[in-house]
Amino acid sequence: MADDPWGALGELDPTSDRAVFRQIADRLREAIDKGRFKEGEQLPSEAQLVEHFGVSRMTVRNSIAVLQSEGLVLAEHGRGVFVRPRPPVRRLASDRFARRHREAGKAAFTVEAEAAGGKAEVDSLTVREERPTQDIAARLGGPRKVLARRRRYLLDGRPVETAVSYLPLDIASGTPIAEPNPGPGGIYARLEELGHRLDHFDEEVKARMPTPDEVKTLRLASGVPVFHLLRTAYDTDGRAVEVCDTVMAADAYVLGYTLPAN
Amino acid sequence: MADDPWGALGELDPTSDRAVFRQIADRLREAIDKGRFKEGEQLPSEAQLVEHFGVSRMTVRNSIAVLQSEGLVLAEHGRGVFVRPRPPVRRLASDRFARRHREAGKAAFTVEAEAAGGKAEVDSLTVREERPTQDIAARLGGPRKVLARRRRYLLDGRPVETAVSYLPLDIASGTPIAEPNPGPGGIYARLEELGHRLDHFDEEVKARMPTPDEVKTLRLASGVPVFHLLRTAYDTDGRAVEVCDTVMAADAYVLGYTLPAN
DNA sequence: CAGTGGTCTAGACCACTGC
DNA sequence: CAGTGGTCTAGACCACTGT
Repeated sequence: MADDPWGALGELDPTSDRAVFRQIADRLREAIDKGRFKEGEQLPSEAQLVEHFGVSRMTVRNSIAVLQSEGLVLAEHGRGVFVRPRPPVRRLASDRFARRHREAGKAAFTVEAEAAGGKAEVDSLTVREERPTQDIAARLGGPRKVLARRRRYLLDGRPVETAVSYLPLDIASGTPIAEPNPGPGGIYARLEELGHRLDHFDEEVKARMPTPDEVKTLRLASGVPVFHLLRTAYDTDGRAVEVCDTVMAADAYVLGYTLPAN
Repeated sequence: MADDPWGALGELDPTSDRAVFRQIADRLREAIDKGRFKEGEQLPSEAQLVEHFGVSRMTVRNSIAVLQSEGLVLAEHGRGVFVRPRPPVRRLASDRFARRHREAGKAAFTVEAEAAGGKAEVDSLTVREERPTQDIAARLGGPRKVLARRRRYLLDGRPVETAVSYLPLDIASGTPIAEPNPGPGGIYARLEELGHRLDHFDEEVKARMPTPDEVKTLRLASGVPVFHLLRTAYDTDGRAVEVCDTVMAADAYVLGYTLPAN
């Protein structure tokens, strides 16, 4: 053992109750945490770990699966296993839907992305009428049909967020909101022009593991959860005028909120 | 195959490129989504799935591992694999630190838990002086030492949240804040009595997979991410008087925020 | 091509649960 | 006790990457 290059990984404790594959995962995790393997760096290959620890390949693979599910490492077929680099995160502020931003004529996503020096793209946009789910309908005051605007946002080429906006037909039908490109400032600017002055938004935040569909659409690595946001926009009459259902790659975002103290 | 009780699971497509264990996971996921296996219900045993699909046990186990990492099922040693019941969630409102709640004399966690009909407990509370991390220090304006209050919250016996509050020593030292039990209304009530009238809180929300420590402390099932909150409290002089570092079981919470439109 | 990870088999023994 | 999932072995063949 002393003459292999992975001495820093230590040895197993055969007297321990802890499963061998967990012990190996522990050793690798420690080595990563202590910086012996840095971001983006390659871990020893499966064959090398089999040799070093004197176990079967499946045991080594199990230990790597643990680290993958923790989001610590990324296995690339034919290349190796690498310490997962932390992607740059976008910080979303509480005031991201403030009117002054809207009046600058750009949508929230674009403004923020460019402020952070990134390139924003919108992709796979579809607009159509739908029958809402019971939950969406309830939030919008019970319309039978709604306009659904689906899109995916990319930051520097990486898909990071999908969003669906639902609006009651009586508000959106026949307006620029029903067009793929609603014009400068996005649909919120159009809503205000239509007389629905926005008062506030209620946002519900959940976090969970992605569905297989979401893994595909957002190209998520294993061990990356998603934020699931449900945001309802209210006008000054107290009417819910839009519900936005958003799924975001959680490794790409920090959500920022301001809470009142009184 | 037609005479086994799992006909609803369908068969594999041998011409598909999709790995067998993924196809099996797909079939099981569909069956769960369509309600053929309900919450808390038991899935076919590994042996039965081996029989039904005509594959080896490791292949079946791999497919179940997929569902576990998605948070869909829960394996219990010696009992079986079960559809994971959705635990009741606690909804946290944006006004949870409003003064009127504080003045009722109870801490935020207790008030909300009891409002939801649950039993709240606080556990493993330690209070001590520490040298802050660089990040915490920066948020508090750079003190060399801080008071750290660590605790764990349980709801109906289930640990759902750990929290550490950091306060500059010049504010907290020698006050009830440095006591394990700070008295009615919690440390925010004490801060206000000490002349630090609270103005607002900034809250940063991240979601990620838990560390092994967090899995243990919060007794997390696999496939359950955590919310990681960093909340800074500011007094009316604009001074940061507390930073609270909170880790919450994401399957137990929905975070609610109100965003201004202007 | 050699080296990597991805999938799969056919066993073995163990630990836990519930009757 | 029988039945369940947990761990582990020692192979095999495949698909992908880079030289």
